[in-house]
Amino acid sequence: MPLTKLKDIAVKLDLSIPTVSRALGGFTDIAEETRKLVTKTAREMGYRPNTAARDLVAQKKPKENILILGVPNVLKSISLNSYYAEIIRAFCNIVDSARYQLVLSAENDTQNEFIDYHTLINKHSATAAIILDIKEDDERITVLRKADIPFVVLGEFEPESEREYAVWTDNIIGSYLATSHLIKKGCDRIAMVGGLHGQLVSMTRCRGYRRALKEAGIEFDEKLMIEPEEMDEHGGYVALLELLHRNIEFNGVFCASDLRSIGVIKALKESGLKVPEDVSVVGYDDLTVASFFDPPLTTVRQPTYEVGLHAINILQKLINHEKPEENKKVFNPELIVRESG
Amino acid sequence: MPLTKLKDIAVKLDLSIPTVSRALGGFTDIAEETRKLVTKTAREMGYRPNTAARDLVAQKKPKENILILGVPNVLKSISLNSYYAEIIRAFCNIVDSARYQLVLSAENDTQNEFIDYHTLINKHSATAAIILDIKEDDERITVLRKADIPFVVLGEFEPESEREYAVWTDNIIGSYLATSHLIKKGCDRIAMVGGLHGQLVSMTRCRGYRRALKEAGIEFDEKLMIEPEEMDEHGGYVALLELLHRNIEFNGVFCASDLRSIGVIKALKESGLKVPEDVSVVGYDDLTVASFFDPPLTTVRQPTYEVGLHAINILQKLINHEKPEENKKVFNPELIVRESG
DNA sequence: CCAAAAATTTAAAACGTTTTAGAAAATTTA
DNA sequence: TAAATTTTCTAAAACGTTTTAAATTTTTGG
Repeated sequence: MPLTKLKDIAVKLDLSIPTVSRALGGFTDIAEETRKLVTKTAREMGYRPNTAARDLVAQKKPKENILILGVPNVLKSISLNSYYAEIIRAFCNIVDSARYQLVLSAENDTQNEFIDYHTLINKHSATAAIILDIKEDDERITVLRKADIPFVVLGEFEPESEREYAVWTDNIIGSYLATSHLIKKGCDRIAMVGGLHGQLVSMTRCRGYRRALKEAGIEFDEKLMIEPEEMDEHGGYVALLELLHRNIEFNGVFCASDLRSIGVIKALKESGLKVPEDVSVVGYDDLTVASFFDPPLTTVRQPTYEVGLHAINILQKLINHEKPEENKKVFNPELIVRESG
Repeated sequence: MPLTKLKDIAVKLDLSIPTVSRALGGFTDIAEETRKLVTKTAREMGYRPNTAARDLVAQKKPKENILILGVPNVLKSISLNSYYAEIIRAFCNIVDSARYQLVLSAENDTQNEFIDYHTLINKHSATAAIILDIKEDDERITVLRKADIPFVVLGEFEPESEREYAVWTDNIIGSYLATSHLIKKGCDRIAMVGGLHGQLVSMTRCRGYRRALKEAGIEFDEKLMIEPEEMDEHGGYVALLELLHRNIEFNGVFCASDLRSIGVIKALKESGLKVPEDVSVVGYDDLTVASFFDPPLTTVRQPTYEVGLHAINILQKLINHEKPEENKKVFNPELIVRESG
């Protein structure tokens, strides 16, 4: 069952190919009668235009309208972390309105990510790329630079040319705010349940935590630091059990995400400890569920919407071949005080 | 800055176009020396193949490898509902492994969805489509049928040809299980916090609820039925306040999703009612957070993984031009009893 | 009824790549 | 050294569409 093409329709109706093409394209130099006949026949024969041929002749700098959104294990991140969900949702809007096509790269951060990303980029010839979840010496950057595709990093990153952009929320300030708040509340033995080991965000958040401690004259204690292997509620739960197991005193916990807070609080309750009376807990992200939890979570909110909006502005300018003003924009997080800490 | 093409490289190196093409393609009939020279020059000149031309000659039945995943307001759904997240994550794997391209359609369910979906389908000439969140007389079905693209509906749907498939989890059984459980626990005044008005799922879940009531000889009371406008925690919260406002007696609540349960429980607690002592609550979905909540949520779990796997099997067969066995597969949900009800 | 104008149609070229079949050059063999 | 073989390269055709410029047909006006 070979696909119907213009020629088939042309032969059948004893017309020329261009006539068929123009009839379907709605050009005015085609007799109304012909046009109707052609469209009818095209439908009957199940004609669908060959986009490759069309794009080729249109000299479309291959797929002018593609945006690549790269998150290692995209959807895992989405379902676990509403921060990404917010950002991505914002992108969906631009895609929607401007008829762009958003290609999600289901990158695998395990092995040869480089190969995959390379193929991806070359296969799609994207207009621009968006990178979430940046790592140190991220290979995606190398690929994009080589392919000369402009990109926006949503995370801590130093742009090195005018084709490179970065937008993020200061993580040192965020974790500093959280930790300082615990200290102000009277906590002097503050544990930190961090993010995944090796991630840039985790490292930065740890720095803010240590800065706050230092400023308050509290010594950093290695034993109060835990980096769980899972990034969800269970990770937090297990982390707290491990902390209890270490048999070390603490009266505050700073978690690098609300999901972990939720697990931590469950573990505390189960151990007979009261939140915030015995142990204060502060999280990060301000998930929707945070205010519905018991106790409602004190947490750090990032201006997700603004970050997304800014990134989108940059992208839109890139697409329209205008020049975005700033290559780098850093937003400030905000402490949301509720009852958990 | 016109894009570099094979010809440019050929001219520069005084070679023929096919030689350059084959050198880059890694064919063995090209001298090693030539190959190196060509690849080096190509890199230097920033050559990127024109996919349109390539696909055209490859006679790729336009974009053989595209899967369209349509969810009205995709990412909204994703962030709010981990059921979709699970399903979509499963798709990401197939995409990953088979080098398919997943195009997310950011459909807008407001106005002219038909137009949008039509454009989408024709623009991409997809191999297959996946439809989540089916509505009655869903126009996407019409479009897909016309374009003769095979599709898999993840939801209650009757396939009408061998190009149509459906996989879902029985919602009547699920809500029946939930409601019966509440009845067994001694509840005789059971409220239902439903889904969005008009959605197929909501209607079916309501039917299961009513069936359980009827079987137990409890009369259905219109006043115990609430359909909140928001589909998140806040929707549940508001719904329960409304229920209290109606000043009507109740000792159990069945929620069409865990998110709503969470909001409902918060509102109950704030009103001084104890869960489950005063009011039992049962939700739906078994979100990860459900077991971490206080009290841990009794809920209905759908075999998300199996549903996704089944859909993927169908897709894979469609792609390989094999014939999937069944056109329709219905899974059974399971009641997870925890402490909220 | 003819010339001019308008409406409709079409032939040919182009888009950038890959493939096929064979030519040219280099190497080996007799 | 000529023939045979192998290696390396290329000319030409093809993929399905759109565009341009021109050809054909129809209509209009005198």
